[in-house]
Amino acid sequence: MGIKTLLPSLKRAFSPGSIEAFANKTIGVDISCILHRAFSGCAQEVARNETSDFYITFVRRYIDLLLRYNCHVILVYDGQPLPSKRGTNASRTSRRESNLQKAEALVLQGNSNEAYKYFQSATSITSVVVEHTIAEFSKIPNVDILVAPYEADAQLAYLMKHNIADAVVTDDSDLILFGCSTLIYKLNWNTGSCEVYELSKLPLCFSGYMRRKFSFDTFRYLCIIMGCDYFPGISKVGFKKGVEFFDCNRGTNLVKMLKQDLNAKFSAGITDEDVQGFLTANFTFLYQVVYCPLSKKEVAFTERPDEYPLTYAPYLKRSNLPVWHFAGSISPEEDSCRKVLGNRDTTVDPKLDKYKRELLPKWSVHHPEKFAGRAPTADADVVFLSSQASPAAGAKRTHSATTNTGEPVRVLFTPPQAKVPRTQQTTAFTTQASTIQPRVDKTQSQPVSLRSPATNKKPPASIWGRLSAQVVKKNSQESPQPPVRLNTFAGNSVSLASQDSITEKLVNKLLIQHKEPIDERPEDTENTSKPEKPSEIVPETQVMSVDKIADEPALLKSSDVKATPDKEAAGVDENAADKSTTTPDSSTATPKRRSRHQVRRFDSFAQLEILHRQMPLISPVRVEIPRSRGSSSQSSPKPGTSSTPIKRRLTVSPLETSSRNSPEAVKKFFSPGTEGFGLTSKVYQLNATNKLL
DNA sequence: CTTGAGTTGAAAT
DNA sequence: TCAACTCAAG
Ligand SMILES: [Mn+2]
Repeated sequence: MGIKTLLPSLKRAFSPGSIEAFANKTIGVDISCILHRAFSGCAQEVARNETSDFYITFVRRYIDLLLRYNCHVILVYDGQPLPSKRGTNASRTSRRESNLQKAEALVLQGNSNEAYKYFQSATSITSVVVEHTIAEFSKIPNVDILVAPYEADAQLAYLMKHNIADAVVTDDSDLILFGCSTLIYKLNWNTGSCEVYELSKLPLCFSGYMRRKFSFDTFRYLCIIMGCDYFPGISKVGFKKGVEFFDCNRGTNLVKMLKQDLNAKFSAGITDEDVQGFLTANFTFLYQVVYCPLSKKEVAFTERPDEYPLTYAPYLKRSNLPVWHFAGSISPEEDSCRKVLGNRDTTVDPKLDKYKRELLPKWSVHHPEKFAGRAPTADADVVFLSSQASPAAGAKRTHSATTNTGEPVRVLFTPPQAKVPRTQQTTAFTTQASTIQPRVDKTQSQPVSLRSPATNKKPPASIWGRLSAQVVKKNSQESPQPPVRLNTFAGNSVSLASQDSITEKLVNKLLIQHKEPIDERPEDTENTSKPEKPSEIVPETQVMSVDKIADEPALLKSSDVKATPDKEAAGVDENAADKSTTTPDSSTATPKRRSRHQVRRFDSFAQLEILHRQMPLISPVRVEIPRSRGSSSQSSPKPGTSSTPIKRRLTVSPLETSSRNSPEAVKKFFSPGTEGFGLTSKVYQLNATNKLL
């Protein structure tokens, strides 16, 4: 299943690319994706459990493409189904059988066109296909076969996590969820073009808290709630609602999060079964059994705790089953290293095996010397740090975090002035291969250093200081829950108003600039090419709204949040139809004093486009604050101690359509694969004491 | 607007 | 098998 509708929401983590960029790399291949595509051309044979040359040549094209660029290819196959999926498996098989019968019946009637449709839905990756393809492809130099103990998804992610593979060719969104850092989607065997996903870009797909303090754990929860292979999902909660939820809820207790918070927000009737399903899914993503080519044995994707966490045990514990049973069990070493090569039957004498490790060439990942002396080090793991994690002078120098694959990590800032760069988003760091220690020793933490994934080099000390992290021992106490803070327009609700029919469907793009606490100092960017600051690009930009949260230093206390009635609110007509008005309302032109959060108005598409290019998270729009319903818009909630619940709405609308702003231009600008995405509305409501509801 | 359900296509002639 | 697409309901 993958995660339905996830990919469209993650467009910003993708960029168009080419396989050239992966020349000389090791590429894992999710071969089931390619096979399923191939089956379109040989459905009848496959459905009848026969072999065909078609899928061989089809897959060969992809292999040859990679080999042409001198890649080392690892073809990864699915193994046993996970215990939790055995039920669905049976029903699928029966469905396929009935489709096959229908197909055969239609063949007898001479209706081969109709028959083919049923053959198509009767295909599956049969053992015939597996054996046939392995036999063929294992002969190719620089092509490895690796049959996963369970799912290929987890196996491929494991290869990436330990830097055995540099990227993975797939079309399945699950790989993202397993924490892969580089993925190649939609690979074209002819041209080599593809869509490249990068984990480090994932925070760009979010706004507000989810972006500034991106956590891969939270991302995983979000996906599970949307529904994944192991959990059907919470009804009526998809990406947007999920994001909205996690923007406001950041607890560490998943049970409480589901049963209390999620129920409160969406009144989704969360049952105990749901909790169990969610937890099962989460830990299946973390602890699934995979084969480790470094240690030549089966291991858990991420090391499993010996017992269920106390809070989750009531939901997961089964007296008759071993701990973590749902994520697969580890086979004996003798068997697993035979199966992984493609040998199907481990009950026979090993001498009869078709594939033997000793006979494989030196380049193979299975060759005994290939990884001699190398331990599983999670050296491609990523930890996301926001600038807030940097210690202020004299403050704590460590920061606890979890990597994308669930490894607990402690980040040390070794001179106290070491800093995570101040950006609008979380920065991804990778743990470095040379210094990280395998997690065998759980009592003694070992330091590791971090490098910037963008450059793949250690950042210059002048900017970054020296960062280091250490693996933390298990069961370290959880950090206390941070206070709830508002991340966007305090007390205001934000929504979009569509104006013209062309852009209407395209408008659900992020339209709101969200400014970080402002320093007037030059940006701490890479200081290479110095982009103009937005205010210089668009000097006539006006600050439209804003709460005077103003000059509060680092932390924004919710009690400081006040909805300030804006003069602009009065000046702008609530009627969204005044789209022709792109000139600033002169009555409102007085710039306000600087405040923490700004909503900007842009007067032409061109301006916004420039701005958008330079600060890719900002999209062209006009922001307006409608008059309050009562004619007395000036007398909105009183500043200071507002005792009534506050709810304000900003209207964000696309710009006028003319010349540069032609419908075509707008459409192109937002068209899939380029810039479009976004959260369109967010509602934050405050109660009398200025706390989030 | 957001979700969910249902459908189609995938290869290649 | 999976995801893109389309359509309709809340
Ligand atoms: Mn999958």
